[in-house]
Amino acid sequence: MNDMHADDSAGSPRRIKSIQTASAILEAIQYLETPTFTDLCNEVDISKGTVHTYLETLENEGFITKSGKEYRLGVRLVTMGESVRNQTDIYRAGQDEVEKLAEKTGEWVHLTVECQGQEVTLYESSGDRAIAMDYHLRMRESPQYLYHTAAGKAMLACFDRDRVREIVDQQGFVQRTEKTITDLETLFDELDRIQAQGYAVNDEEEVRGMRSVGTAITGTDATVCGAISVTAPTSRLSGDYFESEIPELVMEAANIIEVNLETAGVQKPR
Amino acid sequence: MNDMHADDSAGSPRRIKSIQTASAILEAIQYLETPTFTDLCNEVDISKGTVHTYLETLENEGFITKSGKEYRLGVRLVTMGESVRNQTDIYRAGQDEVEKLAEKTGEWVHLTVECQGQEVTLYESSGDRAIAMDYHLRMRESPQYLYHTAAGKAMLACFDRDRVREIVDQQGFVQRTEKTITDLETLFDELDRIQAQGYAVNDEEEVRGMRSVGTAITGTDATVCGAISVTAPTSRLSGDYFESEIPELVMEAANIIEVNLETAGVQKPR
DNA sequence: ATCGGAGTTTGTCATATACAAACCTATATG
DNA sequence: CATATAGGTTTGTATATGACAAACTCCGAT
Repeated sequence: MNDMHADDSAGSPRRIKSIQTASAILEAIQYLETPTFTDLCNEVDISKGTVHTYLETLENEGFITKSGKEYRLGVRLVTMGESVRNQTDIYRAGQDEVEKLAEKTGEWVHLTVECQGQEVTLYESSGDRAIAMDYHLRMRESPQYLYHTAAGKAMLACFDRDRVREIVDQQGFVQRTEKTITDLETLFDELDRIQAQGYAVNDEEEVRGMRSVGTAITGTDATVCGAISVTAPTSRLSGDYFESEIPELVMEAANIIEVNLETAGVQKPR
Repeated sequence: MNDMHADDSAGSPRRIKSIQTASAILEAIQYLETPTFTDLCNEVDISKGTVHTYLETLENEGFITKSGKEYRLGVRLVTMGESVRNQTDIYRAGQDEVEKLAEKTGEWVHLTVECQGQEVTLYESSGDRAIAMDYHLRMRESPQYLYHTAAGKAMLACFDRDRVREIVDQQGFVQRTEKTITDLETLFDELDRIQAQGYAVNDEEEVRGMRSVGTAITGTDATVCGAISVTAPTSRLSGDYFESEIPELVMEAANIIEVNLETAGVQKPR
């Protein structure tokens, strides 16, 4: 047996290598947007012939489409994604509240969940004052670091600190603005504060000029199901409105979602 | 070499078997909603051990999640699906028009594309009179047969008849109501009529009590990019409104989307 | 006409995969 | 309380499968 089992997993868990490869290719396509065959070969470091076979298979299965020379993710994923959303209790329990909150505040509202140590947006809604930003596209299109956002930090605050350490160790700190949290010490302090006050704020830590207020949505057994947040420009989100009114609204919404989850949700969250 | 190359593909195109298997498992999970390990084993006819390894891998890659004993599709798919949508020109070009049409008519409006001979919903919007129906969930969550819907038939009408025959041969006719088209003859007649009048109707062919009006959205070179449709109960969708007003509105919307596609769309549709 | 880059096909060997069977681990059953 | 049984996981192993390299085709540029 080969001794270069560089697999992170000590010992047993067998994996299907081809799926990992396929996953990497899909990720590359998503990342490169509309790559050509050669783009992909450069990105993934697998022999041309093999990449070809993978693309052929993935296209045949509907995971990708080729238009002309360009590959892109296939619409089968839209269907699957939609299906996931509708099966996710927190989406069903929270959609209405997100819309209401967006209407009340007039700003962007996000409903997110944690997945593999990152934050995934399940649903978003914008009020009439919400500004159009590519930012929101990015939010929806790719997972974010939990410590970058209000909702993310709110979820982290509910986690066991060891788990937080683990997540951060694995991902490292990526600095997005000069206010981004970039060390464990500061993060832990922040999480303590969040835990104490019941909600988290994000003060230009991810995007300059933008603030958010978020709070976790928890299940009966105190497990984190997700989080909800309001995002707006600093000009509009400041003073008492930022420090008390909005947090109040956000926590109220989270609370209602929690109740919805408990009453309707026969099965476990997520 | 083994001579039982039962592969439908004559001769060459090599495929990665593991991806096909993984795809089948994902499909089974989507279909069964929240299957347990054994449910899946029964569904897919692969040895227990192997299924285990696949699930392990798929979970590790974020394609599925295990909550308790239940497997379900993972939120990574939400992100990917969203990414696909936003890269799809017709979605960007058509979203606004769909919303406007929903507002004008007060009913359900769908923006769909063809994928592997089936119809996939890219976006939908409901007006204030639109009835809540599980039907719409199904529309969004899984591909539909093209000959079942107004939008689908509108797209079929633009295809080469050989292609239509091919699609139908492969999928067969599934009867949903007593009005569903169930033979090629009738379908071809219908497609001719659609081609002549510029739009398609669906008169309780998919769901009893529901009618729709749809039309194709085509690119510069007459290629089909997708379709748009309005759906409402027969009670509201009848007479002149059904036969002329709504078709007019639908075709107008399609037209605007086509213009958007041409002006904004630097790259090819889909 | 010729070249070169991009993409596809094929032969081949190492190895990843799928099976079977053994092995755990909870939950039901006598 | 012991035992059975179903649900789930791990392991050894033969063989089908994937990955590479190199040959090949196609198309646009020079």
